[in-house]
Formats: sequence, structure tokens, C-alpha cells
Amino acid sequence: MRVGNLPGIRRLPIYLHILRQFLADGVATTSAPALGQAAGLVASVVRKDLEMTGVEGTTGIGYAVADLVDGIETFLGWNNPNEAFLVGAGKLGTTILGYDTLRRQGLNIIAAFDVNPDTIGSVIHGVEVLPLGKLATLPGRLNVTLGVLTVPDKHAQRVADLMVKAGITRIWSFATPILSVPTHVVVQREDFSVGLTELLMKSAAMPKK
Amino acid sequence: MRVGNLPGIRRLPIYLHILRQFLADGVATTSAPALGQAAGLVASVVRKDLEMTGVEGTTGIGYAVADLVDGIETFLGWNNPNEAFLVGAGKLGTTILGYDTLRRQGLNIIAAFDVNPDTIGSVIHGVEVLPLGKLATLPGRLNVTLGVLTVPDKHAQRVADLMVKAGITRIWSFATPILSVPTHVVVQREDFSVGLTELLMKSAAMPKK
DNA sequence: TAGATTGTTAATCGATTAACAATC
DNA sequence: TAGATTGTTAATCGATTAACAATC
Repeated sequence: MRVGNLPGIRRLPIYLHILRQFLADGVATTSAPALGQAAGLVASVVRKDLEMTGVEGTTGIGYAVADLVDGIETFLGWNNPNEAFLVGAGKLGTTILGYDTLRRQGLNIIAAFDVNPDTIGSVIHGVEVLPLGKLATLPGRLNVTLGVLTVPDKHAQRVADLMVKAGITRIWSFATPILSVPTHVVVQREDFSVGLTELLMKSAAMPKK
Repeated sequence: MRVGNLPGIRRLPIYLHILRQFLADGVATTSAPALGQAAGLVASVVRKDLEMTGVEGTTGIGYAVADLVDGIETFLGWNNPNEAFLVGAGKLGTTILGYDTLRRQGLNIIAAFDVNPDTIGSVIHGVEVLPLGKLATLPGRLNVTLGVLTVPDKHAQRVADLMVKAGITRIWSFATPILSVPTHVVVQREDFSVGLTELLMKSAAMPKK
């Protein structure tokens, strides 16, 4: 469960955005100082981060932008998306299903589950909504171990239990409760308020202009 | 722009969730070891984090749950929400406007802006949608410096420029591009893919069961 | 008193930054 | 050759963890 250099991994998507912009602008070669400039980081940290991906630069010249884009995407697993189930096809679930970008960022939702008879059987953004009951057997049958949890808070733990029982070992949760799961299951909790809080704290620490 | 102990600040909302659960369960007193247990952290880190908030415990006993809830909320600024404008009342913007929890987490959106004639004038989850043109003067008039950016990626930079010109100094952006802004403006970029990537990396690093 | 826990200091660990030889 | 940049090592910085005296 130890992941090498998480802060560095978090910066990779940022480089990717910048590099894609470079590609679009016809820039074929870049350098650690140039990327750092664009990302607001010093060159050393950029070099260390890029080293993770295994992409090599040329001394005195820099890096090929296309190599970096490809290398980062491969390292992040973005050009080999993971099949996933989404549980809870309500408002938030629908937003996620319609968020095309995620498909290019490692996530391929192949089915959704819900308890609402009105939504069961419908197709949301190309994904069919199945009755929650089917969750028990489908992950095992299709060998899917990644689940997106977008049910209301009060059902989160109960549904998480169902997911775990069905063989889901990786849960990306958008519900607020802290879920308790067996040790072999990894939960990533998405908490909007963290980013907002960070923003408020940072601006409070800013020198008044 | 230096913020003391950002990792610690990020953990505070987690404690808060656990503590609220304790309150609901009628638990009046807790301790660093107990909180650490629930959050998956060692007691020392919990004590250090709680120290930030200024809440004091009692040697040999622990902390009063209600004190901690109040102390953390106050420290995070959650019981004194910041007035904000939202720009881009599309799908994502609508989801944010309907996300009640944020109101209890420091965000009070008082108006939204859009260019779509169909949505202008409508009221989404209690918030009126105004024409984008009004953005130029309203922040200054109402002394609002916090803005939520939920426009499509291709308009993000242009709209950010408008926000900055209007006096917004804190931008919470849900658009993917890296925005360039003057140094007195703080941008917090919300990137869904970061959490997902973290989950995939963590589970890849897990021992196979 | 015995057990538990705080607040705080010191030790450890990991990430950031600076520096520089090698090289295009 | 002169300028620039990589890859890597060493120095610095900050966060995590362990330890413990004070105290309820």
C-alpha cells in the first residue's frame, strides 16, 4: 500500500495538460525549466517527477513533448482504462457518467446500478442502469474489481458492504462517510470540501494586496 | 502563500466526519488513540493536527467531542461561509449549486452567471442565474472575491480573465486547463482524475490477496 | 494508587531544492 | 566552442512517528 512519491504522481496530470497544450501549439521539444515555469515548479522537481515515468531526455536539449505525453499516460495507466461499475445513478452518478474526460483518464464504466425503478433499465450517457440486485454476481462474472460509489450518504456503508461482498476491491467513493472495509479493499474518498478548504486557507495566508 | 501543515489541514474534515458520528452515537468524550483508530492514523499525528485548531484536551481523559467539532469547524471557517459567485451554470455548475453540503463547508453561492439565454433569469437550487455581462461590476459592488469556475474548458481562461478583472481573487476551478492569473490571485484546480489515479496506484501497490 | 492520555520534544523519514559533472 | 540541459548526488526542509514527563 506504500506508493512511491504520491506528491509527484499528483503532479503528472498537470504536466500532461501543459504538454498537450504544447503539442497543440506545435512545440516538439521542451525542458524541465520550461515545464517548471508553466507549472509553477522548480526544474529539479520536474526532472525527478519525469524520471518516474521512465521517459529520458537529451542532455543539453530537453525532452520530446510527444514522448512525455505518451510516457506519462502509460505510467498513469490512462491509455489502458479500467473497467468499472458505478453504483448509484442519481444526480451525482449521472454527472460522473457524463464526464467524458474520465474515459481518457483510466476509467471505463461499463454498467451502473440503482434501486430506483424509474431509472433501472434506462441508458445514461451510453451506460445501462441495472437493478442493484445484479451487483451481487456481475463483478465476479465479468472480473470487474473497480467500483464508483455515488449513492446518498445514508446508504453508503451498506452499499459499500454489498460491493465488497460482490468482489469489488477498489472503491472510488463520492459519499461523505468514512467507509469501513476489509484490509484487502482500497477506498479513495473524493471530498470536494478539501480543495475548497485549501483555497480558503491559501488565500487567508496571502499577503493582502 | 505558505500554509502551515497542509496535510494536517486535509485531515481535519475526516476527523469531523468521525466526530459527528460520535456525537450522533452519544459519545461525549474521545481521545487521540480512538480518533486515530477510526481514521487509520497514529495517535501522535491526531494530537498534532488537533493542536492546530487550538482545542485543548484533558490529560488522562481526552477531548470533548463537541469542543472538537466546534473547534475544527471554526478553524476551517465552515461556520462562517464565504460569499461566492459561480460562473457557468451548465451541467457541472448545476450539480455544484445543488450540492447542499458545500454550504456547510464554507461556501455560500449568492449568484450564478451564464451566457445561455435559456438559463439566464432562471433560478437553480435557489440561486439566480445572471447574464455574464453583469460579472464585470457585481463582485466589486457586493465585495465578493471568491468565484467558482464551471465553464467548458475552451472558455476557462477567457472567463478566468473576466473574473480577475472583476475583482475575484480566489478561483475554485473545475475546468481542466491550467489557468494563468496575476500573482495576487489564488487558483485551486479541482481535478477528479487525481483521486482516481491515486486509487489505481495504491491498489497496484497492494499485495495481491 | 494504577491506568490512561495530553502536550511536547527528539528521532526518523521522505520530499524538495540546490548543485554539478557529463554531454548534446 | 559556448550555452543549455540532463541525470544524479548531497543538503535542506518539513512532516511523521516515537517517546516521555506531567497530570487527570
